[in-house]
Amino acid sequence: MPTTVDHILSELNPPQREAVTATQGPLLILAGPGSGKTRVIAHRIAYLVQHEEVEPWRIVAVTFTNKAAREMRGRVVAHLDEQASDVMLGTFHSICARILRIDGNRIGLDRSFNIYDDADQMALMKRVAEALGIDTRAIKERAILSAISHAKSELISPSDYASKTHDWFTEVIARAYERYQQMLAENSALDFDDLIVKTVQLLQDDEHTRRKYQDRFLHVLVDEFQDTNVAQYQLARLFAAFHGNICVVGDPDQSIYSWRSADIRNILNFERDFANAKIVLLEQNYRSTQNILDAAHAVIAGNKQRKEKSLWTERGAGEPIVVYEAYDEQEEAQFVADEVAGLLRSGHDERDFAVMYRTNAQSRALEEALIRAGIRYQIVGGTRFYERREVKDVLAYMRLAHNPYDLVSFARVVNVPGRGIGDKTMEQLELWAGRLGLPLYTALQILSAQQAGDREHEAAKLEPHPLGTRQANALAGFLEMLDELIDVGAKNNVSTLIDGVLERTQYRKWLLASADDDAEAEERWANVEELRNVASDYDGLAAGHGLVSFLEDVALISDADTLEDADDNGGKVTLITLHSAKGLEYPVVFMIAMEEGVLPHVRSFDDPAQMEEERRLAYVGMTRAKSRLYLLRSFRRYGTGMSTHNPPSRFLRDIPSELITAKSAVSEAAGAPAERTEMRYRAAERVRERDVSDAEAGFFSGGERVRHPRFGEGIVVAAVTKGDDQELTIAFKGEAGMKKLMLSFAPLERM
DNA sequence: ATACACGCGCTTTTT
DNA sequence: GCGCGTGTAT
Repeated sequence: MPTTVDHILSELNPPQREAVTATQGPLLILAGPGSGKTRVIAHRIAYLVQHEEVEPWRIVAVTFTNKAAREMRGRVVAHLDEQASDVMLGTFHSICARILRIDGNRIGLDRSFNIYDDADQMALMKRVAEALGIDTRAIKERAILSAISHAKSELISPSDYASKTHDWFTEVIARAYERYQQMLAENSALDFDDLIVKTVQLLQDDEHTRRKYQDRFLHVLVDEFQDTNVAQYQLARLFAAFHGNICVVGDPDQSIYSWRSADIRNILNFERDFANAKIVLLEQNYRSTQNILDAAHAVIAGNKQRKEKSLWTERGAGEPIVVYEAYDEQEEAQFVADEVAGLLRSGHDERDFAVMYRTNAQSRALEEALIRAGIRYQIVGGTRFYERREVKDVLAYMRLAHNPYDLVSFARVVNVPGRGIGDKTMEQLELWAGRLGLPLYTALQILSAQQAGDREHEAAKLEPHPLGTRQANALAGFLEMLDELIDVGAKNNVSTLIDGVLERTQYRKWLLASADDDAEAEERWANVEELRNVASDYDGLAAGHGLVSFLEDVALISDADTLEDADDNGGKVTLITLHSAKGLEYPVVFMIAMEEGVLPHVRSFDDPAQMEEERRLAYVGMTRAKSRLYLLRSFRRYGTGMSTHNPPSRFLRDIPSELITAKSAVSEAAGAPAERTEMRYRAAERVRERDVSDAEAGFFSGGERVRHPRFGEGIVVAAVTKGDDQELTIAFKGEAGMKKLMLSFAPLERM
């Protein structure tokens, strides 16, 4: 039921109300965590439509993820019912893709461009490097792509870049950048950054299109503005240039994407570019307890480059923050599982919990512990469905059906399932196509005609293909199938196309045969079926159009989008990176590995600016918590093979002790003093000859009590088996403190 | 052309 | 502890 204007405004506090009703001219909303930013945007849209009678289609609102866009749409629907669907709402990337499909032809783009994801870009860059003779041992494809992405996000074109090279590295990049763009164009493909860059270019170069959108967009809203890059900001300005009603919402303290070229200066530039900009501060927090806010503030206050903004809440102090020191990451995960189990018994639901970490790899120990405890969980990101081999294969066929010039997709599936078209065949085919100056797909058609022996066909006049009959026939067969699929894709719905692909390629048979075991086969086929399931959602759309939408959505899906809504995930604990957690909230939050080297990450140690970003990351994590916040660290952590001991994160030290309840598995178990020394014990002589069998040595395990002739009584904190040896970390009572011992030469005795 | 086995290097965060 | 690329055998 649509709400009234009075109703819209009555739900807001005074600054929020101002943020909603200041509709004319530029507006910068600085919104702290939990300050009702999303609701302000939704209310603003509703207010524009209901109070100012703005037609919904003249409003464009940009969010950071598709999930955020969906949520936003949901809220707008609550106010406006079906009118909400006319608001242009999406991520920068999805909005740009939509614009380019419609108007990209005006700058020479093929309407049926494919969108290249990370893996596709890598595949293409490999080709670029090979063509240019770049030694990818010296400069990795990743590094080249990253440099190019950086350039694109600052709207630096290949020729701009080439004119500013200053060393060997940038010269290589310049050549690679130019060729890369050329090859993308030949494949009718755009990468993520191109979606933005080309849209900016379209609006700048083509007056007709510029007028069309600038006239249309009466109101422009940008969420998570602190995480936009220069190109995105430029785009937002272009959108708003005619009517001048641009509203950006952000929080400099939550800027955590500078590595993706997000430019925190955009906020400062906004005030400069729009001198008359109104600024509204949202400081009342509706999410967290005062303890959590105070702790988070103590952490973020450590940053020098920031504007002071202090959050307050009407909620009470709440529970103290729990800081826990675990033995090792297993025990750390176990602690999380135990706490969750305990809180579940006292009335919490699984969906109330999130466990956050710095790197994806850290989810593993947590998963194991949660499985052991029988607690249901969902992982955001990590092993991504759309990166599975079988899913990418089927998608590649669909992408080819949409755009047969897509060489990356072509190369992926030309011999999957195997049809006798190997690397050598492809190489000769590509060389020949190159000599003819034709795209591979066109060359293939020539080859097919030549193979059919049609002397009248113009193909007969061109250089004959260099391939043997066997290979040529295999290729002609592939082309025939591809053309059928193109036809199926153009005339039918998406699931019919998938069925066509699976049927014609006998993909199931091949997939099942190629799996190592039954379980893998089953899982892989289930993934294919799931893909078909997802695709069938697009069956209602007109033929061809469904395929475009499907491929586009799949390409632009983000990690955060895979998060199931808390309301209907059937109760699961969420495991999520700190980055993906931005914008979310949970009653109970665990942040693990609060250690020097992890958070803050080692790679930020030598750069003060990056260190400030690590601090913001900690801030983002902490402010996700509504009622309970746990900060964990582990005495020992396994890195690449070796185990390490990390000192507690500097961010922990910044939190006033009166806000904290501290617990330690290590000192409690050992009864050791809080101050511990760590030293490595080395035997003068290593007795390899002695056969240390498991039975004889009696390998130790965590928790066992032991005695050492010199250090006395202790408890095994961690035990790592290394071949015949076992490395033990033992907390000794009293003065001796914490020691690491190698079992094979450490004279230990069980107690 | 395919299948398998071994070794190397690497691991921040993602639209 | 992992995927990827290379090398070798069939």
